[in-house]
Amino acid sequence: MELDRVDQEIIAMLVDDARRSYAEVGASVGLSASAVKRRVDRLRAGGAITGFTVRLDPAALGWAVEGYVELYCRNSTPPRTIHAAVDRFPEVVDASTVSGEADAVLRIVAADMRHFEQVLEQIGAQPFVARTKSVLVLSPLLRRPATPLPH
Amino acid sequence: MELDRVDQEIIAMLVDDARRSYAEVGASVGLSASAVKRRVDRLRAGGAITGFTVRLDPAALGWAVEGYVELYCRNSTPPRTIHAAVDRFPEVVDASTVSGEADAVLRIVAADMRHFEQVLEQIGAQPFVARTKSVLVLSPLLRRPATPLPH
DNA sequence: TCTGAAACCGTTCCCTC
DNA sequence: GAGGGAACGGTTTCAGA
Repeated sequence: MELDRVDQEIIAMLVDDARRSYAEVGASVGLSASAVKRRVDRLRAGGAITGFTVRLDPAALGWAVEGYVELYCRNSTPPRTIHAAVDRFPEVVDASTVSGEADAVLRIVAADMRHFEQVLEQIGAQPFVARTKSVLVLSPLLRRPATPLPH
Repeated sequence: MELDRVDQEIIAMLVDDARRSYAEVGASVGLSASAVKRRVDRLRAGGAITGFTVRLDPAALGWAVEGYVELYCRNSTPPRTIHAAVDRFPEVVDASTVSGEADAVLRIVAADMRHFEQVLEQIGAQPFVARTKSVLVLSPLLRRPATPLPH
């Protein structure tokens, strides 16, 4: 997917505020609203833009505890199995299989410590999970809304 | 911040597609467009909604390598120092101070392995960084757009 | 809290470059 | 192939009841 300078400016404006009108974006990048819409449609069709979403503050919604969890699985658990298991928990916000000793890393948000522990227990109780290792987030330093743009 | 059932339905619709019109959201939750807007304004003012953004596919934008990096710092490095250091790198998408042996965990996206290594080197070269330990993402399993809603 | 009206926006089509 | 502009129908926004 090829992005020119104008595409990058459009994306940067929408990263900052996805509800900006095409006219406003166009005024800023030197294009008409319809030209901007055509580019955004193309970026969506090409898969660069996968959607538009709202940014929420976990703390304001009552989610006070965050943590990273390393998953150590029994021999040769396929990624699909891990995905299926963690997908059922809305508290799992992010999950990837990784290199190194652990098989996967999860990011979990929970209402409180008790809740975090319950989720951890349920995930640890999955048959394919040998053990888990978790660290708690003390303070969130940086939470970028989206992937950086090509440079 | 108190959220009733309707607020949660509104947020759920906007998490799914932040560019939905207030009229469409209203039709779905049984409210007029202006009533929906008032609620969204209130949610923004209250800090529950911190903004609207676009979801991008890193791979489609040429970011092929992702990884988690644990930062081990020299004695009593304040969070501010870590923040200031990692904030300069657009490749750092997420950063938190954490409990456990490491002092902070970063998530980094990079164009390729070479690029990842360069960022890692530059971060490791910060005077307050004693060492780093990183794992590479093999496959992203789950990437939830936003915090879950209260249950 | 709702209604209505004016301003504004998304979308499409056609024309030009 | 890409952009501008106009037209229309829907949306946002705000005042007033």
